[in-house]
Amino acid sequence: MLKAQRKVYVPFRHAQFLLRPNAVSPSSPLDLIKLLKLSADTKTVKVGKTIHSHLIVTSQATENNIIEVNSLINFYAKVNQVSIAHNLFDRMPDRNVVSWSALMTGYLLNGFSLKVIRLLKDMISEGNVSPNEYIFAIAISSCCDRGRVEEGRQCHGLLLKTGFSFHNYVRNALVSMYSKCSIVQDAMGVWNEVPVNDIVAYNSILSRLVENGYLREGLEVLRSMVSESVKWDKVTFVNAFSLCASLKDLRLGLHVHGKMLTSDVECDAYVSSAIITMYGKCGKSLMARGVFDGLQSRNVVLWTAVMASYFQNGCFEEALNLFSKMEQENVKSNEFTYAVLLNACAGLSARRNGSLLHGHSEKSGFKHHVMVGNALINMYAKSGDIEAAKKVFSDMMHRDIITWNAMICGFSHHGLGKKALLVFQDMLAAEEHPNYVTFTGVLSACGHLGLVQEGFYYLHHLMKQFGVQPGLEHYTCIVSLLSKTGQLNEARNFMRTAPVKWDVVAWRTLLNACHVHQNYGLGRWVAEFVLEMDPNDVGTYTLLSNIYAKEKRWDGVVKVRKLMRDKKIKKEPGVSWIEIGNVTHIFTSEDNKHPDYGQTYQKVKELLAMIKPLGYTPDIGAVLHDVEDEQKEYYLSYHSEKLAIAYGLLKLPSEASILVIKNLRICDDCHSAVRLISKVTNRVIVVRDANRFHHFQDGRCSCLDYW
DNA sequence: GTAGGGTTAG
Repeated sequence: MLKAQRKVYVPFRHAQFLLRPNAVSPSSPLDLIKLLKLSADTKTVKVGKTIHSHLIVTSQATENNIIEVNSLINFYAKVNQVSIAHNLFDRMPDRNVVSWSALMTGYLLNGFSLKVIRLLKDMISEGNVSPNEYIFAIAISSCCDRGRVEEGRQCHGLLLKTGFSFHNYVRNALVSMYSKCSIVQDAMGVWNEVPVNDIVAYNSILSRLVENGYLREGLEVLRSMVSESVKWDKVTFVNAFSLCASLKDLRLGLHVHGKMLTSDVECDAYVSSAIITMYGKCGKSLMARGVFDGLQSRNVVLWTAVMASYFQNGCFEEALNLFSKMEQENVKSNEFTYAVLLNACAGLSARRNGSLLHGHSEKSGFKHHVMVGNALINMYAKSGDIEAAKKVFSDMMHRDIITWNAMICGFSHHGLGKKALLVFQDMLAAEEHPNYVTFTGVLSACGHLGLVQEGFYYLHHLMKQFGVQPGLEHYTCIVSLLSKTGQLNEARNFMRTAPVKWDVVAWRTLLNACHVHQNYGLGRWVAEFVLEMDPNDVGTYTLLSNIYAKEKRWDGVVKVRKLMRDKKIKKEPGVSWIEIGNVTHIFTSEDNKHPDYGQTYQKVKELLAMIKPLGYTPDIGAVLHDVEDEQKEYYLSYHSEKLAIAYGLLKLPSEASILVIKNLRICDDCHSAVRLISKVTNRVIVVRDANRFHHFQDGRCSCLDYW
C-alpha cells in the first residue's frame, strides 16, 4: 500500500532556472541537494531529473558524492522510480546508513514490504554498516500489512537486543505496526513502556485506537494528553472528532469543537470534514450542514461528508439534492461520493435514480472501483432488481468482504436462500474470511430454506472456526429458523438458553411465527410480553388483533382497539408506490387522490374476478368484525399494494416485471391475491414490504408463503 | 541527505 506523502509548498521560482537550457548554475552542491529534496517531496520529476543530469556532468569523486547519490536515491524512491534508485545504490562504491534507509523507504512507499526486510537482512549480513533508528523504523513500518506481523515481531526482538527500542522513532513505528495489525494489546504495551510527549506518537496511537474501535482506550489517551499538557495539533483534533463520532457523543464533540475554535489550529479540509462527520454521526445533520455552509472552499471530501451526514440521518433526498449543487460548482465526484449517493438511492428504493448514477459513475471512470461496485449491488438489491445486482457482482474485477456480504445479504433479503448459500461457498473458495455480517446473511438464508441442522452447524462450528463471536442478530436468525419450521417450543426454549439479551425484534419474530403457524395461545402470550417491552409497538397490536380475529374473539379485537385508542397509537396507513418512467406513483389505502384512481380501481376489480375461479377468497376475517361482508371485501380490495400493482399492469408493457414498494408488511389477503395475479397475468411481480422482498411468479412467491 | 500521525462508505 502506498503511503501518503507529506505535502510541501513548492517555491518553484527557485527551481525554474534549472529547467532553462544553458542555465548558468549559481548553485553550490549543497543548494542542489536541497533542491533535490524539494523535488522529491513535491514529486516534481522533471526538476529532479535535470539536477541528476547536472550532477553527472559536474560531480567529481569527492566526499560529497555519497550525499549526492543518497539524495538521488531518495528522489527516485519518492517519485515511484525505485528501480532507478536501486541501480544507483548498486553502483555505489561506498554506502552509508542513509543510502540503505533511502532505498528501503523507496520500497516501503511502493508497497514492496518483503523487499525492505530482505534489504535489512543484507545489511546485517554485509556488516559494514550498522542499522540505526531510521532503518528499524522503516523495517517495522513495512510489517504493517496484515500477515507481516511475524517479521514485525522478529524486528521487535532484534531491537530489544540492540537497545534501539527506546528510540522515539522506533517506538512510534512499533505502536503503529501493532495497532495497524489490530494487535492493540501489544501496541498499548509498547506505548506504556516509556512515557512520551511526542505529538506524533500520541496522534498515531489515538488514530489506531479509534480506527479499531477501542474507544474507551482512545478516550484515555486523549485524557492523558490533556493531563500532560501536550498541545493538540490539527491531527489531534481530527482524531478527537472521529473519536466523538464513533462514540456518538455530541456533548464531547461540542466540547472539542469549542476547544478547537479557541486554539490557534488552522481549520483545514481534514479538520472540517472530521467536524462535519462528527455532527452527522451524532445525529445532527443540520449542524453538519451549518459547518459546511460556513466554509470558504469545498472539495469533494467535504461535499461527500455532508451528503453522508444527511444519508446517515435518513435524509436521502437532501443527500441526492446536494449532488446537482456539487456538479454546478464543478466539483467532481469520487468513489466515496458515488457510494453515498447510491446508498441514498437504496434508502429510497429509487432504482431509476440509482441506475442513472450507475451510468454516471461509469462515464466518470469508476467502473472498476470496488467501493462503487459494492454500493451498486446494495442499491439494486434494495430497490428490487436482484438480477441487476447479480450482474454488477459478476462483472466486478476485484471484490472485498463487503462485496461478498452485499451479494449474500441481497439474495437472502429477497428470500433466495439457495443463491445466497452458493455465493457463500464461492466466497470461501476465494479464501475471503467471512465476518459478523456475512453470517447474518448466511443464517437468514438457512432460515428461508428451513435448514435447521445447517443453521446450528454454522452457529456453533463455522463461526468459531472463523473467530466470529455470535451476536443478537445471529441468535435471532436461529429463532426465525426454528419458528419457520414450526418448532415454536424449540424456538422458545432456545430463547431461554441462548446467552443474549433479546430485543423486541427477536420476540416479534416468534410472535409472527405463532401467527403464521396458528399457535394463537403462545402468540397472545408473546404479544403481551412484547407490549410490556414496548407499549407503542404498532405491529404487535396489529398482530394481536389479527390473532383475536382469527380466533373470532371479537371482544379481544375490541380490547386491542381500545388499548390503542387509549395510548393514542394510530395504525400507520398503508402506502405503496411504483416507479413508471421517471414518475413515482403513490397509492394509499385511505384516499383516492391518484388521478387514474377510477381506472385503477376498476382494474383491481377485474383482477379479483379473474382469480376467484382459481380459489381466491377474500380473507374477510382479518377485517373489522362489525362491518358487512360486502363492505369487508371492498376494504380489502382497497389495499394500496393491490392498487399499485393494478396500475403497473395498466401502464407497463406486457413483458416488464412489476416492482411495488410498501411501507408496511404485506397482508395475508394481498399475498394470496398477488400470487394468483402473477399467474393469470403471466407477470413477474416483486413487492418489497417493510421486512423483505416477495418475488411472485406463476402463482408462487419466493417466501413460500412464510414471512 | 534518511520517518512517523489526519478527511468522505459499508
